[in-house]
Amino acid sequence: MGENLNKTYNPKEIEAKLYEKWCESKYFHAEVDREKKPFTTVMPPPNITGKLHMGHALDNTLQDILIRYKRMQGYNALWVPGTDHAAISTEVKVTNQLKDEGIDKKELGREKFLERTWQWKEEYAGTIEGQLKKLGVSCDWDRERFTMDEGCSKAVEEVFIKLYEEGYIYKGSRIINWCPVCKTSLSDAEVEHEEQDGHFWHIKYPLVGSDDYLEIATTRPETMLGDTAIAVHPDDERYKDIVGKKAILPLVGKEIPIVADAYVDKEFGTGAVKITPAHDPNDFEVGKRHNLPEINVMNDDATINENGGKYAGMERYAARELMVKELEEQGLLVKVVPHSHNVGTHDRCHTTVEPLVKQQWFVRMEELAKPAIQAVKNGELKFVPERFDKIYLHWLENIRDWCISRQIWWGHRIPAYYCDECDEMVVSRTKPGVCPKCGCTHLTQDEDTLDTWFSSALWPFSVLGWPEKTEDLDYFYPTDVLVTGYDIIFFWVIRMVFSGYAHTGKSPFHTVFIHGLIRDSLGRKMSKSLGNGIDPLEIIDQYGADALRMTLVTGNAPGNDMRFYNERVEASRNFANKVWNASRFIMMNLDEKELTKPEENTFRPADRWIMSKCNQLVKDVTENMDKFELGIALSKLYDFIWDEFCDWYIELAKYRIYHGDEDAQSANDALWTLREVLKKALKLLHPYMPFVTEEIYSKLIPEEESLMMSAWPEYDEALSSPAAERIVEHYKEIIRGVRNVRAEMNVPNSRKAKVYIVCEDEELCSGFACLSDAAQMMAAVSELKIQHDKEGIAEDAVSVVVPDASVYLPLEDLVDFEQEMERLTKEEKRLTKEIARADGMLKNEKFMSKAPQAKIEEEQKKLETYREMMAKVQERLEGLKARQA
RNA sequence: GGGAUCAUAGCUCAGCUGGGAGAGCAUCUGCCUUACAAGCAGAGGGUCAUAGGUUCGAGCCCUAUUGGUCCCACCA
Repeated sequence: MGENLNKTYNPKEIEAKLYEKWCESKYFHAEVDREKKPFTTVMPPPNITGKLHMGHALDNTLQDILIRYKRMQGYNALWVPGTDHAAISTEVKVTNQLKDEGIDKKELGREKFLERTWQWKEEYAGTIEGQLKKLGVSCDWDRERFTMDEGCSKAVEEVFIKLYEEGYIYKGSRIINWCPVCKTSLSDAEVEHEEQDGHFWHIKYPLVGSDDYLEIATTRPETMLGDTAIAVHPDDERYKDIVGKKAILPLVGKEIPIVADAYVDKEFGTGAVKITPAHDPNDFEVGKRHNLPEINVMNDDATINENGGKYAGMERYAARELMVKELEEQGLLVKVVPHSHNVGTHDRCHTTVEPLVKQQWFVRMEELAKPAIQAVKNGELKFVPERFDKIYLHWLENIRDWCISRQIWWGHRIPAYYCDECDEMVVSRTKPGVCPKCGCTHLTQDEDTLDTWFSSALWPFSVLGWPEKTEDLDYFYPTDVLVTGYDIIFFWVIRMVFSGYAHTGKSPFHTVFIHGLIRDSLGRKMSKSLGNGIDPLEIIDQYGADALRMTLVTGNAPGNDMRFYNERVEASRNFANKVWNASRFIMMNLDEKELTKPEENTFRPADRWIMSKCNQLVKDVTENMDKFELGIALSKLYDFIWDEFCDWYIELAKYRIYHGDEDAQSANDALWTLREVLKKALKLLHPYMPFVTEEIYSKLIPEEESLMMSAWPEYDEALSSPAAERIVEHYKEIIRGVRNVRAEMNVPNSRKAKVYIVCEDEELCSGFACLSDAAQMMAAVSELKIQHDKEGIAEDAVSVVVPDASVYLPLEDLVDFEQEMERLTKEEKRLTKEIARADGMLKNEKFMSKAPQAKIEEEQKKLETYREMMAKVQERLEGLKARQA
């Protein structure tokens, strides 16, 4: 016991060592244990596209706090880590990497490309694992998973086939979002809408058999090439006569029908809309209703295809420019109006997506969404904070079919096979030997892969062994809490929930704990393009993992964004150092001493007070953590440790410790209490700051195996001591009062002063007596006299008025009367205000008749105290005035 | 267009079920007091966005307004 610690806390010396110890001891590992209750969470798998950013640090810190807390509470805590293959994102990264090497992806071929991507995965998954370890996360590395590993792939296959057989997955030709750069389809969730400045081109569509024309406005003139109709509202008087007639499509020269459809808004634009079923989601629907042909005019790279006649081969915007010019030349362009509108872009590459009709695979969502909606409505699934319920429900209630096929290579290949001869399709786990229709033996697998979220949707149960009926699944599933950012509720949370119900009959977790985004010091999102990202590893390197973790939790309410800047980390680092030094002080003084637990009757008020306060802290922190109020819990810990424990209790105990030779019992009791309270505080703090707490604990309590595996403290009513709290709180006021007087009168600490406390309350007096020695060190008091009356106190002694007592400092020669008058006048003003407030409340008949009795009594008590204090202040003031006169 | 959210000290933010306005940082004044100068003791600084309402009592609940942020949405 009592090994020396360095003067300042150096995280680098201990973090790696401790993490290694935890890993080696298998503390993070969980196995099925029917004797214990499980607590399970799965890590939102980071994408293997790169390094971890601050958002990951936050996400994983929160999870680690919860899992460490539950583990200490005796739960069989399992946290499953892993990474996500991140289909499109990774494919883009690898493609670019190849491009830099002068290698073309297509030329390389699918197989070689996949090999290369697996290499990439190995490298980045390793990097990510290393980063998470630096952060101190206590996840079960023995269970690390990857969305494309064998088990997850099996789950994907199983789900695909099951949903296909049940009719929830279908292949169809529908309008989808197409990224011309990535050359793949996208789901609605992957499209980001951004406001862009564009134009409205008003174009004349001549009517067949008439000199008249229809004026039509469009934001995308190039899609004219695929127009197959013009629509007007059925009730629009202006166009009643021309419905059923035909118009000539300019530049193309083709005749197209004029149809009536309620989709058209009479009030907007000219009330007549060009219909391009192959390139607009709404037009697609209109087209279906009126049996219009779908003419796709674009290639996969968004150049105009052969259907575009002479514009074929042109890039979409070049074609637009040329067409507008030609329209103008032909006198068909009425006007161009600036118009800002929402343009869909690919969330990964920010290319403007092109809606087009393609054969794709879809998941029919309406039925599947129902249990997921119910789950939140009936409380089976809760969001913290609750407001995210609405976002979740709104999305699910308006859900559209999910486009799951992607035209890329990196991902789970769709288990569908086509007969080379007759094109018959077979969905199967293994490649069929013969075509069931024509008997041909040549079948080719679908080229497409699945949306990356298809596999992550199964994550909570696929990582536990599903579709096998494993022990793990039976015991750990459903999981308990999912921690994630609000930005992926649509992508991920929703899909996990409906998948959980569809495949396991249960919600995959009962609580979703949502956090916000980490922003830079100016409140901007951290992004590569702005170059304002902060690397969590650099922060750890500079300040330590505990400081980073604390910064990410401090002063943040669930679901809210936070700004990150170094001053905040410094404050956290300082706190870690404070804990370190308080511990150092205690251990230096413990030295080799064998402490004995104090007898009930030897405890001093200070000991009881800090034990009582600490006991209350246990209760508060536990309650806050159960409600996911981690920021509040941590700030209570901070205040307790820094203010109550360090600034008061340690100071109160110092005299007793330094004078152990005079009263060994008292020194023992103080040290015992210090160690006891520190021990509890370390436990409570451990989930937040695992490294510094574990290191201290191992030195403080070397006989115990580990702090992280020790038991969470429990609230003990017997430790609660309102009497001791009252004594110490009063005593604190006295010390503050004396310090104030000394400071205001510029009395140096070297000049010690005698202090009298006049108090009639027996309990307080005997309490103060037990604390009197501390005053010497805390307020430069030479002697503290506690008495019932003013006997022996000089008339002109400086007085400080505190609740239930008066304090006198006989400093007659040092008093600056002006300053003393000023101080007392200030005090008089404050008391006048307080008295007016309390008196006003008590004179208010409505308050007296309606407020709770306890509140009334509280106010009465306060008023009484204030009045007593006021009387003393005024007496003192008059004394001074008399003396001056 | 719908929805969410925010507005509290110079800055960044807490304020949990309505009951005497808080923290960190910054500023100022003293202190190298034998755990810690990454520290100690203090001080200054706020019409809790605006206007109403509910209540004995509102930073907190309700309504409206202003300003900011975000999400969703097929007005071509």
